[in-house]
Amino acid sequence: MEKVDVFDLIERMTALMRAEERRKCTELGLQPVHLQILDYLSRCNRYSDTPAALANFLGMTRGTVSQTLLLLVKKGFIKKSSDAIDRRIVHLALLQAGEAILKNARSSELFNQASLILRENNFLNQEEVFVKALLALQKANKSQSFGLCKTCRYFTRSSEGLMCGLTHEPLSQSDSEKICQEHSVA
Amino acid sequence: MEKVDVFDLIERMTALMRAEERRKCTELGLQPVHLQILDYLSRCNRYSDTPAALANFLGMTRGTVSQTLLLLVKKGFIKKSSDAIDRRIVHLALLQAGEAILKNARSSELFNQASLILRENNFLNQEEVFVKALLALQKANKSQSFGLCKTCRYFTRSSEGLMCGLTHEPLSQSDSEKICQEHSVA
DNA sequence: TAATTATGTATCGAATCGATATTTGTTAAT
DNA sequence: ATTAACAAATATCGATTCGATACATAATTA
Repeated sequence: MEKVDVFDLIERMTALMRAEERRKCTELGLQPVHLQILDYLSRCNRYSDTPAALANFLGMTRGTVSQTLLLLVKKGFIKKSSDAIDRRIVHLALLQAGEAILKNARSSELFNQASLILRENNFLNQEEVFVKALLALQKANKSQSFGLCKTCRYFTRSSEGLMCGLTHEPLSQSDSEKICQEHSVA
Repeated sequence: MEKVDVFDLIERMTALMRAEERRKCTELGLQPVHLQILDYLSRCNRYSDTPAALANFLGMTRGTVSQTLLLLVKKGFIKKSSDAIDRRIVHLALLQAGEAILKNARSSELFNQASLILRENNFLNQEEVFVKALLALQKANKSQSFGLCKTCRYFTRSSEGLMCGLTHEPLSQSDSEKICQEHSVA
């Protein structure tokens, strides 16, 4: 078994997701944080739908969150209402427009496709599950997969060593373990 | 087997990691993108260390990336050098200061600890591996875990239904499947 | 009343996009 | 060969928006 750090793989998936998210946000004219907030509000319970909780969740300052919330209110994505008992507390809730945006942004197909791909398999050890999940994400991501060189379809091993089938250049062991922009999943 | 979407779990892990990253960046006086760039440069091969590849990887415009790179150069984290053959192309490389920052930022203990926790276990099905990985992350994250209500140590099932052991309030099925800021891992 | 908690506000530097410009490379035609 | 035309990689500029800091306000608690 090769030594693979599971959380290293998760980091790689995260990077793919971040890029996807940024692209989607640019389309919609939003910031990644905005989607993250809408997503959080759609998933959190009644003890956790406050600005302070959001700030903790996002790792941002309260002031910043406060401003971002103003924007989202102005855009009609969320609404505020003050707590009946403790009137310092503000409860946040998604409005229809917010849910619509979120739904639009979520169904990027990326995950749906990746899920399908992943479901087709059955594996034994932990690492492999994550490896396959990452591959599934890369495969579902039409644009570019940015995978490890040695997992690329053009990567070849011969008696003379490692080689890139695109550039026909020899590769070192270290080369083959790095991220390549030309990476292509079989 | 409960129906769990693996990529849903990955999204949740991503959220935890993002928050961690943001906090770390605020400490270091950097933006998340800066760390992402340094990280990418530490992992990419010689075909992929260009501004354009970075822009694709990050899902940002070339203009933005260009400016961010200027900043990182000014701070002494990276250097540029033009390609010997095609002089339109710029190659980016980490400098010592950049590697130092990266190393500092990476060793947040979060992953190391989570890895340890995860390694203690052995599981059978796919979903469970991801569930455990998420739990490991939440456990390693000292601040707040933001987990699902029903995975919280204070969550209880009795003959009268579901209940939160902190607030002593009854919970609906839907409540128990939402994120809670008070979530605490056993 | 003092201390604490939850949130809002004002300011200012910094990051972002989008468009345009610059440099280098490639192609095709003369 | 030479030149022109197009394409590719990156840089620059201006308008806009974001986000952190520091301070202010209001409600709650001890």
